[in-house]
Amino acid sequence: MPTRADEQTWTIAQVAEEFGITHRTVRHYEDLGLISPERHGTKRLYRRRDRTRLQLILRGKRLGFPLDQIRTIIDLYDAPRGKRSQLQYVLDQIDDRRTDLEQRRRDLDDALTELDRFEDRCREDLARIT
Amino acid sequence: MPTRADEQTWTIAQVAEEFGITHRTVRHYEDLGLISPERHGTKRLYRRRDRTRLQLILRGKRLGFPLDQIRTIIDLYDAPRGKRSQLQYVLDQIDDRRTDLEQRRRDLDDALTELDRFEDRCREDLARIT
DNA sequence: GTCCTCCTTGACGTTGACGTAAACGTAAAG
DNA sequence: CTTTACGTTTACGTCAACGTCAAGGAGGAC
Repeated sequence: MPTRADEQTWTIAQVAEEFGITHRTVRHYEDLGLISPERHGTKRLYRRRDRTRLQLILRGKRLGFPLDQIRTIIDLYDAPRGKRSQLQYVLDQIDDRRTDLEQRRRDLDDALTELDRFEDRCREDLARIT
Repeated sequence: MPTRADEQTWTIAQVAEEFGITHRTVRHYEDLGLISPERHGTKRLYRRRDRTRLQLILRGKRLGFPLDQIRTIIDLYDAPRGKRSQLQYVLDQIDDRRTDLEQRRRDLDDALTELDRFEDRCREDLARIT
């Protein structure tokens, strides 16, 4: 892994601030195994990799996934793919995940379509009143 | 409203079964004011309108919205639009809502794009192994 | 009648996702 | 050296979204 020790690091307060969450939330994600920052003595050190994972976590949350499901998802990106069987497993997981995401996109598109039609009706009403 | 009394109705067990949820969940939604079925004496009677709202609720849940937010959303579709100011309020709400949904769609598209790229990498690995 | 089944209203329990407060370590600033 | 600003663990609190009894009503089947 190209993780140089001299790479930039952040404290828990800095990442919390940057992502608009509390340090308690960051630690909660660590408790659940979603991130595992290095320690410098007793203090946590966050690197680019941890921030990437945090990005993924927060996007997963915006999409309404529970945290344990988010963990299995982002862990998938780091899963071993050396053996053929391992690769096949990862590919299967990718498929499951895509099915889920595409269902959500259908729901989302439906919701947006309905919203548009509703807006049209409202605008017609408005024209009638004016 | 064209709600005829002879229209088809369902019991709580029937709607629960049909939507794949428990009667407790249905009642919970009623407690929060998301649906308000008629009563025939003491028993609940669900009509088409209630089932439509249930559809919307469950889709909202699949999209990760909290229940109280779902309520304000589906209530919007029944909000009064007689006066000009009321209509304008509804149109503003529609805009807020669309902004939210479009953000979610961006997140969703990003997630799907990343997933596709990851699958490509995995398939390359697989080809290399084979 | 009396089962049986489905319905009702409480009310307490549980799980996820944190908030919050206590009690303490540490390292630079004055 | 003490203060101040962070950091740490441990632990209990909270809120949403239900689950899970408990105790009982109402109407058909027999």
